[in-house]
Amino acid sequence: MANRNLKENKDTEKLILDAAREVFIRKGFDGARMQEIADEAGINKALLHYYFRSKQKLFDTIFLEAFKDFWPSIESSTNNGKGTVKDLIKSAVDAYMDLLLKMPFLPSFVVGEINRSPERIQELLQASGIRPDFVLEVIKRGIEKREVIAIDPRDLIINIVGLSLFPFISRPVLSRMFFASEEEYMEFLASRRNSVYEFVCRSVLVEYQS
Amino acid sequence: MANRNLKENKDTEKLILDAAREVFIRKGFDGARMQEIADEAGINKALLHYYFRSKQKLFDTIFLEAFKDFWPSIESSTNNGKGTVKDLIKSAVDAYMDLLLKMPFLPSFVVGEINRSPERIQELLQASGIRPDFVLEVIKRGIEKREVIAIDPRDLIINIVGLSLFPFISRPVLSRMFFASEEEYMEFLASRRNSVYEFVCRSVLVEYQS
DNA sequence: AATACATTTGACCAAATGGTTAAATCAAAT
DNA sequence: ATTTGATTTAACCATTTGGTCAAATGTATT
Repeated sequence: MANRNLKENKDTEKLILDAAREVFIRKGFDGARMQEIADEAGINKALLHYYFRSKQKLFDTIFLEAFKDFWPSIESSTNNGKGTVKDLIKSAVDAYMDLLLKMPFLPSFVVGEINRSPERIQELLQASGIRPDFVLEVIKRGIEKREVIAIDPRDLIINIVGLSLFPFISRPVLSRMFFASEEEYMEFLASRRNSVYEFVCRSVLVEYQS
Repeated sequence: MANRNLKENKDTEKLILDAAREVFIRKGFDGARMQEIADEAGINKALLHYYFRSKQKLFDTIFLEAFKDFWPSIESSTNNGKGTVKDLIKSAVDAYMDLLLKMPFLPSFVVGEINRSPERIQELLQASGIRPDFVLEVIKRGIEKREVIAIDPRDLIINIVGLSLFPFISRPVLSRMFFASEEEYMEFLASRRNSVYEFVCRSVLVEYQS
């Protein structure tokens, strides 16, 4: 029985999720309208409630998915704790650039919604399975090995992530403040793949110091 | 006639603005309710519309004010283009720290709302009178004087601002990811006044290089 | 063909929300 | 005391919005 049903089922569900992602990311939870999601998916509004019981449930699905997208990239770049910090920096910056050039509005969406209901972060961190310990460990070993200067590992991570994310989070302002067009700004963002990498290396790698 | 009226007038207006700022910053435009603002101000809802004709008008007032708060601090730290880049870095980081320790939710509010309606940035930049040229000029001269390594001035500015703002923008996530309590995170943020300063100096100042 | 089951839809509802209005209140000027 | 003008309020309105439901439409199994 289920063969055709299952296929159609998946199709419709994906249709809804794609539409919901689009609308939620653009407008946020409060700004998003179930009707708009239905229109975007080309289906009836009641069908949304058939697949996902409420706006909140639908949103949660989208949001967890978006949240998960953030960290794994950097996680996988630690080579199970064996790699150098230099490699870690390169992999992390690259991973974020790859991710964000594809999904430029992911950061401001996630940040904005987390700020809207910060009480749910605990469960989110748990549900997403994010574990920053690996990265912290790599940095600690790098410091012991004198590859990296003495620095709070948390500072270093936050700096790397911040330098990567911030130009995307503040894209609308920055592009108009410092650039002639969106295209020019996109070029600039792409060039930061190297400039951020070097900026960080110069600051924390022993081999770059006197 | 106007003496008492004027005073009451100003009082009520300030009451409304304070309440509106509170609610808008916490919930954003879409999430904010006129009723909640009225309650927070301890007045009637219709009075909001008497002072500010619409939700949009009230919001615009709050938002322009918030937007203005962002840049002037760094502007004034350039000493009319005479100072060193080293001083600029210190002043900028300090200025942002001072601002953000007082108003931690300003960045995510501004960033979120700008993202909601990016088409209005042009007029915002104009209305706020923000002019980044001063800062760019100081950096350019710093490069000519061999105080600073060869770097795109826009990269440097964006890095400084990003390193300062990002930990506040992502505060809810970062504090739970890397710290045991909010208090511990606040201490960490305060300590970044120095660590960010040094992080940047090591990376771009010639005197810190080999 | 008939049954059983999941899927889809149009019509509808109750609550919330931004906004309006006419009346009431109040302080100052005459 | 009365008038005048701004300020404040309670009651109300139109619209929007998330959500429901019974009926309709498939689709596979018997």
